[in-house]
Amino acid sequence: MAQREVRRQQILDRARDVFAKKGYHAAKIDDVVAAAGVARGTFYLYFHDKRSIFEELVSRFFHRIAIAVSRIDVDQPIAPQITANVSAVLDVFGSDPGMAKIILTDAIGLDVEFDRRLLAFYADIEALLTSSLEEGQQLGIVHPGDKRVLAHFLLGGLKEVLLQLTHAPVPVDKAAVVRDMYAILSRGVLTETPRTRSKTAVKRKSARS
Amino acid sequence: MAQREVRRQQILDRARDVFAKKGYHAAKIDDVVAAAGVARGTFYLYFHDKRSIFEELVSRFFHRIAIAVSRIDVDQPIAPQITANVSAVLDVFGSDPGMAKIILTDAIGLDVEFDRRLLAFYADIEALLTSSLEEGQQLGIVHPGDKRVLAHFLLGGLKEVLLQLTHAPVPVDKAAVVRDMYAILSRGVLTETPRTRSKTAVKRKSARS
Amino acid sequence: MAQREVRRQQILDRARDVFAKKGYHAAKIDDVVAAAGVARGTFYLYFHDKRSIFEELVSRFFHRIAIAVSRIDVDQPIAPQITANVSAVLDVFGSDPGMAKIILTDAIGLDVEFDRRLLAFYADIEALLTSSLEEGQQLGIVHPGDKRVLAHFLLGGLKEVLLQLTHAPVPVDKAAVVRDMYAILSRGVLTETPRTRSKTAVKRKSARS
Amino acid sequence: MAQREVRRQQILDRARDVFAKKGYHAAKIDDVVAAAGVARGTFYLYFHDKRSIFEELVSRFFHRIAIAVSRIDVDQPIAPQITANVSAVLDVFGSDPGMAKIILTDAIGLDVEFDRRLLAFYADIEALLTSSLEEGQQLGIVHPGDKRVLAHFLLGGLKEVLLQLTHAPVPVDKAAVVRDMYAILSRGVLTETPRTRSKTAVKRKSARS
DNA sequence: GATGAATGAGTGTTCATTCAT
DNA sequence: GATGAATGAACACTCATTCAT
Repeated sequence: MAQREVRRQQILDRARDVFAKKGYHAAKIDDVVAAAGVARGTFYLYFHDKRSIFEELVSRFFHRIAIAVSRIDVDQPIAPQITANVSAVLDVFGSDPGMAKIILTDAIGLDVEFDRRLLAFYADIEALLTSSLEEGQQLGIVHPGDKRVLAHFLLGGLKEVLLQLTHAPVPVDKAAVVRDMYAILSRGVLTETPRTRSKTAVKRKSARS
Repeated sequence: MAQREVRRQQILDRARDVFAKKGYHAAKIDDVVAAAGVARGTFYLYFHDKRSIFEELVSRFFHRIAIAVSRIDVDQPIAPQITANVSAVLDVFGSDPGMAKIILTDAIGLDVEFDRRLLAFYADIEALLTSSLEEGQQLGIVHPGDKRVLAHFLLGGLKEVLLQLTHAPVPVDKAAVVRDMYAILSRGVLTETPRTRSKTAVKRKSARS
Repeated sequence: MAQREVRRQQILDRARDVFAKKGYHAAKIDDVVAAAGVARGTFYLYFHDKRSIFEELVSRFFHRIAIAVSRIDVDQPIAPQITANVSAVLDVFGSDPGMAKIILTDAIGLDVEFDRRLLAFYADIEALLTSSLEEGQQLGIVHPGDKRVLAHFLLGGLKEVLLQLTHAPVPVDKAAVVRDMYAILSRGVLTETPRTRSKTAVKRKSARS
Repeated sequence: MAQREVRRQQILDRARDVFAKKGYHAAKIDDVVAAAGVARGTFYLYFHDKRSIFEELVSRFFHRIAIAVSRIDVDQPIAPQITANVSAVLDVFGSDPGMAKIILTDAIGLDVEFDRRLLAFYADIEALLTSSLEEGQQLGIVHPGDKRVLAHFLLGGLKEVLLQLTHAPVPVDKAAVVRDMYAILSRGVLTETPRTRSKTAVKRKSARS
């Protein structure tokens, strides 16, 4: 049986709770094993050390995000794709508030190596976003401007909203949040005429290739 | 003479460097006193403990930001005020990249009490922003929508851009960054007709009061 | 069937390899069971604990040495008996370099109880040697002197040479080593006239007393 | 004041006692600090880690031995030089029975790196001895034979006698021990005609060069 | 005031041994 | 018997803080 995986997951889950509650440094291995209801040594049967379980939590969560979002297809209407993605990300964060808190507050500052990986992940997302924006600019559906500044601004805005949502004492109307964010995004970076977009896009696209 | 203050400032400055370079947890008191060129015990003559010097650094920096920004006067043209404020914040962060790094990456996750204060500060800023946005909405110069979501989004976007600017290996064109951010902001949250704003504003304002 | 004994021996053999390679403390039970290809728990089915398997290895090896050497018969020519014994000991050590290494480097310093036993074994050998030397002195074929110092010196010399032989990167000419050691021994402790030994011995003895 | 050195020495001395009594592995830092009457942390103010204090003890002791022995001058009478050296080594060991026990029983098997250094030290001594023996053989005052075997044998014999002396419950007549060892040595490796040695030596020496 | 030696609670990790399956 | 997951005592080492000089 996949007993091993069950145990592993149990420890991961409890560790997530502890990390979320106390933060990486204040979370002690003792807290984790107490929460998981296992002996100290058992922890080390499943994870190499404290940092590695934290890393695993983080990378698993990032993976969930990565598979939740779809690449924007510029030949299809943009708006629903963006809102769907934002909504999906909100769902992932909402489904695991513990990890959300960890990712958004604790994830930086552990050690140089870990930070490097984390920043690399964000850099990937940002690169994705940047290239999408660039494509959008070439298609004329995104306002001009430094695409990296745009990308950072959007990413930062999203992260902060996610953080506040996660911390929110009362449940929030997710759909309204998505709508509001999209409104800023749409007015802020997209040009006025999305209607004629798809045709033009096809043309330009074939022209480019 | 304010010898005491000089010494204190010297330690603060070096501590900032150390915190910026290593992060709060990896920064040891030893590193700080070594950098400051004082004895271990001397540190405790000026600061109660490690956390308190960090807190002081953070709150001083927040203070600098607070005095750098001016409240938006809706009777005056909005755009230059916003860009001036954003520019001022960029200047403050740019003038002290060490503190910028600390604020933007390390400041959360130390301990519950510290986090509370920090979040309170951000909450203040956010409240300011929220009330400005609300006022703007009432004046019809800000698009409708949940003003807290707006506030978080804008704040988050600003923070992320600041972080990237601080980390940027190459110097960036600050004016261009301000322009790009203002463009998003202006198109994203402001309505189309800022021209007629001031009069209407006066009217509505007087109507309200 | 002696299945049990086969298994036991298999573990013993692999444990010896591991102890020889890593030394007692650095050798982990995990290493031993991995080398033996059995489960952790199985080890404890055959041996009470880590120390006891080590003890068994050591005492078995000592036993092999003990049965390899013959007591010196002073009524027979001495030289070939000594060289035969030295050669036999060299053979035993040579046949099991792993145990040789263990005995000669690791065997002391584990814990008080183990050390006591080990020292007791060496004390036995030394007593044997001492009594042989004493007999030899009485027969006049061994130079006078403190027989315990003699015994220790010879034993220590032998041990060191064995150690070096075991560690030697290149194969050594065992016969030559035996010859060289015997030469020192013979010249160093035996008197000049082994041929006429028994008679002369009696004479000298009466002369001395 | 050399307060620091005093403290350091105090810890070294107590550590030596503890290592001698319990052996390296059974000796805990707690035992050392308890014996030294200092706090746990104080230990680490003076020594980098457990191994390094052990290393320092060992290398200091080796240094004491190294400066206690004089190189044999073949143009001078050999016997007194050898006995003086043996006697000096006996004195060093006798003056510090704790270190003697450590060196002679514990020093091997800690870790690969430490063993390497230790064996290198012994290799140096052995090289010294080997070259002395070779010189002696060329001068005709040392019997032929593999000089490394000779060297190991002598060294091993000496080590064992030292160990037994150190462990001896009753005080021993050091002079007698030296005499007995020299007797074996002299008869065992030196040729019969030390009388004509010095002249011949000078001649052969000049002849060689 | 300044110093830096001393402190000791705290923590991650190891590993011999046990025991339910 | 065999297994290997679980255990938890033990230990080296860290570092913020104190205090005698």
